[in-house]
Amino acid sequence: MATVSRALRDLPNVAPSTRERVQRVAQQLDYVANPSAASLAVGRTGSIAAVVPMLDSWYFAKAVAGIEAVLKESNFDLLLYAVTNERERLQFVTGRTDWLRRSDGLIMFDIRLSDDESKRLEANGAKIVTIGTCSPSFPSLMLDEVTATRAAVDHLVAKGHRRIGVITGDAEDLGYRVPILRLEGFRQGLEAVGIEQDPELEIPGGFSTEGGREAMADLLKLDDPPTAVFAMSDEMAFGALDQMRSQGLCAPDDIAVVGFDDNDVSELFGLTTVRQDVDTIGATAARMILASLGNSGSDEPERVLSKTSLIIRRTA
Amino acid sequence: MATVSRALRDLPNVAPSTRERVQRVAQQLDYVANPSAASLAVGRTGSIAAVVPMLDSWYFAKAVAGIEAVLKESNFDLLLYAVTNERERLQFVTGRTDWLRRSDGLIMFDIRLSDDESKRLEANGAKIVTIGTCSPSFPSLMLDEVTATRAAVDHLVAKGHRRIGVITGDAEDLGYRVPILRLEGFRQGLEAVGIEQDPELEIPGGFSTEGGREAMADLLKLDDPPTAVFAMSDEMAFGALDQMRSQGLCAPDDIAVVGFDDNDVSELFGLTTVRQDVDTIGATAARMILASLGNSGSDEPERVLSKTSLIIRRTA
DNA sequence: TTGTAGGCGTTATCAG
DNA sequence: CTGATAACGCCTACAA
Repeated sequence: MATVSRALRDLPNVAPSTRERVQRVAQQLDYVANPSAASLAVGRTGSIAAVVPMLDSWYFAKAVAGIEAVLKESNFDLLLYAVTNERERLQFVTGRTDWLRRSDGLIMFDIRLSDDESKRLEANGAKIVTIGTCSPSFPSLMLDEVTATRAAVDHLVAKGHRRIGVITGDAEDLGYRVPILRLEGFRQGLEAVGIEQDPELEIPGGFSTEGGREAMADLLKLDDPPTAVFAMSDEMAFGALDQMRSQGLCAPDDIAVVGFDDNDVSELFGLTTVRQDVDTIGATAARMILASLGNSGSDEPERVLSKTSLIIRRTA
Repeated sequence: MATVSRALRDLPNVAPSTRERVQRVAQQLDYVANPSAASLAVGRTGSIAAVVPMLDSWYFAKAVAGIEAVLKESNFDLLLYAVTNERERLQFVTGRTDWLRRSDGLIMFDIRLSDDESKRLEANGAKIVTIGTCSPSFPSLMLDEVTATRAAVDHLVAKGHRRIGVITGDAEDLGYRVPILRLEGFRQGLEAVGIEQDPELEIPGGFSTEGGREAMADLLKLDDPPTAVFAMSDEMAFGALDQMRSQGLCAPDDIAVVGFDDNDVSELFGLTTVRQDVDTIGATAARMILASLGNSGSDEPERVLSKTSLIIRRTA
């Protein structure tokens, strides 16, 4: 048995002839080692988990694709979880923490983690890389959301807009960091030029096209609608633009629109937007988690900042 | 040990007081059963795998989201694999068939499976549901791709188009069924009205926006460009439209465009397209695989057909 | 270079 | 209702 195990895993100390024979027979029998048994024996699973707040959005699909590509190179499998509301978040973080033993490491996208929860997980041996949020215990990969958003707002302000709406994240406040930080950037941008923020102009859009559509509809119903709108994702911006179109309005003439992401189709819409480098974000996160498997994790967790840039097109 | 095991899994034959004590202590210790050990013991893993040809496309992101949602209800985890070329396909199907023991079942999207390979996998105890393709051994969920595509082509023909281009799947022929079937529907549509198909008008677009852009550019360079174009996905249609726009052309006046999918933003583009019910496809597949875990699989594999419909908007 | 034995953490069986 | 005990299939010493 030991020899077979070694032969199959290309370990040394096996006679070439034996190795060849073993591999041939294994092939004939379609033999594949049972990963559960192997995990049990070695204490590693050979898979990495990723948690996202939603799967069907351009950003997360792209990011997960980047992760998968890197993991494949290292022969790691990918476990995917979606945590879409607070109940699921709690369940994931403090309840059925199955993933803790099912995977060797976790990539956590923009999901809130209190310091307590962080410590708890760390104590239980969790290896985590957070994206969008940061935790005291784990390495993280972030954007400077506030600055990125300010670029968008400053641009609108420079164009002379004083009454600016914002289409935010989800309706129920899940405490996701990213929308919160973007909102902060938005508010800062207004404050900087002495514009008083009007709560009426902050409408949730759930990060979906449909949500963006509805949010813009609400904005247009206002007695004093905004002359410009910042949407926290391009997908919501698309929805907003569609709503405008269906009411015969046009960007930027009637209302200027700025998005966030630089989606594949944003160029087609001529959407002015804040570009983030999604392609590399997933890959980088995957490399970070793989790297963190090696070291003990006792050193100061790494902080990586990904770049953003304002892409000015036609809608603002 | 046995009692603890029973208590934690809510099995009968445990005194209420004992159960409560066990659960309390488990909670205090952050104890979570090791899934590898459990898998080894019971022979089931509690996870389902999904393989897709690409992750960063609207269709697959949506479909995977649907799968995840259903699996979560049944406490199954999701393993995600991408198989993007023939090398990876072979590796996945005949090489490192790790997933076979790592998961209890596999949902396979539009990935070729020869009859031999099917039999082989079946013999090795694989539980599979195929989407987009069908295999003699496994249940499958499909569209009537040919008919769906014909609807698009017939529409263009009815509008008087005689010279129709098509933006197909990938350049390297991976043998993926869906693009092949759609191409067949396309050709049938032309034949039906006696139009001779011109190979020059069949350009690969790799199912990406960028690919669609390039494909349309090629089409426009032709001595005798088409007056209408059918793209096998909305994303490619978006790219095509963008290319037209950048050359000052407009749909449908200069070239009519029809897509396939009915993407979230297609309405905004006014894209005429073949709608498929992506939302339910993933969920249905997940239910099918879960159902197939129960029965022996000896009976005739189930065939489910999902509906499509032509949505006529402005581009054609 | 090969083979033997113990253990990884569960679950299931069976005796108390 | 509870507690021993033998799998589950593999890996890692260590012995041959």
